[in-house]
Amino acid sequence: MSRAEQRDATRQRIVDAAVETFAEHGFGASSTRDIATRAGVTQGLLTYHFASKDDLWRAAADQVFGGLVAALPVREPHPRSEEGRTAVRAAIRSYVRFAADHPELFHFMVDAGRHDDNRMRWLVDTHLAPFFAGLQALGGPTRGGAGKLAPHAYYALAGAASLIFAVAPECAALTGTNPQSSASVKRHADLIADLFAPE
Amino acid sequence: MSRAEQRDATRQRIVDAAVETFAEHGFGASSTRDIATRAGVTQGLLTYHFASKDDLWRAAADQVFGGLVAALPVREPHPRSEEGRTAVRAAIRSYVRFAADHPELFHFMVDAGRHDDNRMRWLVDTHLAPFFAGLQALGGPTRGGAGKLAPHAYYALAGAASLIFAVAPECAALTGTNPQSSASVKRHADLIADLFAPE
DNA sequence: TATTTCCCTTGTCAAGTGACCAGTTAGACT
DNA sequence: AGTCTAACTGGTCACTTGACAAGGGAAATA
Repeated sequence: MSRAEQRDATRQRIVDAAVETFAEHGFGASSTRDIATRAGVTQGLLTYHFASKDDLWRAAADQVFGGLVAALPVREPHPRSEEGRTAVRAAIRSYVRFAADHPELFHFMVDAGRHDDNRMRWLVDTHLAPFFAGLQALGGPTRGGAGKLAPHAYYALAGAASLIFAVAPECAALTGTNPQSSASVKRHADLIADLFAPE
Repeated sequence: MSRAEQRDATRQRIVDAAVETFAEHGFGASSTRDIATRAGVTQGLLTYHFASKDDLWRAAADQVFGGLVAALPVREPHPRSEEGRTAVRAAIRSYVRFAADHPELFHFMVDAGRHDDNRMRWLVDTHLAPFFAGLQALGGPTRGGAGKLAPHAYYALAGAASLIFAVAPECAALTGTNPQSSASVKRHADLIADLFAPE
């Protein structure tokens, strides 16, 4: 393996481990040693590839949000037409599926968004604002509301679609069924689509 | 002030500080020293009143969930009647208002629910399961679905109602408006009620 | 008043934290 | 081949962590 390939592969292993660890425990409760162990490298190597824990966190966030925009290809707006509605429903369903496969997105959002610090500012400026602007340009998943309602609908949708998967262990303990099973994901996607964009 | 009163007042100050700190940073990233400082006491006093950090966390969770059940008085079921629907809408609106006033509830749920450990088990057994059973007995906020759908609807509602307030600093930075303003809370309550229990 | 109780303070402990650094080794250039 | 470069290791640093222990001092009790 060439040196560049080796470097990229190692960095990728570290970032993957960081995504998991940050999502499971949050930024403050994750140690660089735990991340290194999970990635199968030494802690020293971690600080070699990433200048600081914050730097690693940003790389992990890049990976998570990159996966989101890849999973939700930007479409042309279909204002109020019949195909527009089914397109919105399809977009909502793929968002639910992404939330089920990658609850890390939700955890990064909640973990960073709850207090006003550098990480939150960075996440808003770098990922959330562009993504949100793209949603608004698309018309958004609002249900009959005007543009001003969009933020509320956005957070309502994100929460409704993601929470059950973000607390999957709790949901399993509470209800006895694993929400990440394909049948459960499908049922949740149906529910969310019916709620936010009824046929 | 009598000795018992003093004791209770001090414990209450510590629990209040713990609720804030755990909600802001999560369990693992909260230090008992930060909590003690916020409560205006020494760290040693904290370990005197609460045997361990886990013990303090349970006391804080008791306070948060106690506030929830106090804010949502249990009602008689109104199956499918007209008053039943408006009662459900009213319950949803007070839940949204509680989520706006006490985003700690959501943070405790998400922080504990994301991995299968003792705290999650305790939260499910002690608070979530009884609360959820009460909701199901009430008929639940499902929209035309049968009983089997209840878990999905429950998590969808909880997420839709709470997320915007749980990440209020992020929402403010992203959209420029404070979601916890009374006008914003009212608008969100309207949206959630319309989504989950349309008139 | 004398004594006991118990809320509370200060100080300390081992374990863990992120960052850093001198060495080592193997791929890449000349 | 010989030199250089950069990925990687092991170890160390000051600092924070939760828990604990010895003692003070005021309220409760006798």
